[in-house]
Amino acid sequence: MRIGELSRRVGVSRDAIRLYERRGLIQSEAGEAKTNNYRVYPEDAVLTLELIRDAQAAGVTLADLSILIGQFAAADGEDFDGDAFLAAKIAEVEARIDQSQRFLKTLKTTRQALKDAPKNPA
Amino acid sequence: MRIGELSRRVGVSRDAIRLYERRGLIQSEAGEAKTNNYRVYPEDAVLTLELIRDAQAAGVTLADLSILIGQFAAADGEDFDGDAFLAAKIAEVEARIDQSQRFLKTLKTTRQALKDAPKNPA
DNA sequence: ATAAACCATGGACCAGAGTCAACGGTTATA
DNA sequence: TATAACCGTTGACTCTGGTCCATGGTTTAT
Repeated sequence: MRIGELSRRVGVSRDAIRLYERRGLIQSEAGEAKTNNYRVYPEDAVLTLELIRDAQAAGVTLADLSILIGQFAAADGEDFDGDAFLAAKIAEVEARIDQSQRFLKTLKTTRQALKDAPKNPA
Repeated sequence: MRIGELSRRVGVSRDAIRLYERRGLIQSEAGEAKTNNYRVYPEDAVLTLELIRDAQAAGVTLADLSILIGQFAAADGEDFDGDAFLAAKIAEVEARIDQSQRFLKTLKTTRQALKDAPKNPA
């Protein structure tokens, strides 16, 4: 499919998709025997974009994602330890989830307190 | 306590603390009968900073935080609905947690797959 | 065949959340 | 009393993750 359809289907702007592609997070079948130079994406690009979206919500940067999605190819260190990298990211995401849950609890408590003692009581 | 100690205790830079103060997220007892103009923070500034940190991990912006922390004072709309605002933020944070957990699962699966089929087998 | 809709590239611009440096005043310590 | 360590302000700068625009080529629908 072309970029417009992909954009519509996933709800990510064309510009953002092109940015991801420049960053190596997604690939299109470029050129080949095409007269134009339109990007053509495979079906699973939808899944990739959804993965990127989840990852960003989890606080992972595009740079880290390019390492993860690129099968660690983007990590040029010869002695790059994929498992250690994954373990680190897992720990980071888990920590963020914990913090988010703590904050969520605060929000809910605040909301309840507001309900119990409204500013403008009836 | 002064900004340096607060910074050390919470692990947030002095510059960041000053930024939060300008944004109304934290208050110091300014001036009074002081010869200098050093900021002096109450003990619970530590908790406030920790709350800010959690909120940021949850993806909440400083602008939203200033509304929340400022007891909605920063929201100037006369008909500002505090409960609706809280409900919206709660929904956002919950959504982000869900996405983070989905991504976390992917990371763990990837790690396991890597373990089962290492690049450089022994 | 012509207009509408689509696509590409490059570069400028933006917001959020800081960081950093320069300069000068204050406090604490050797 | 030096001198280090601290604090304040201002303004410039950074990084991330985009958006917007201008210009020009390609497809699609009428």
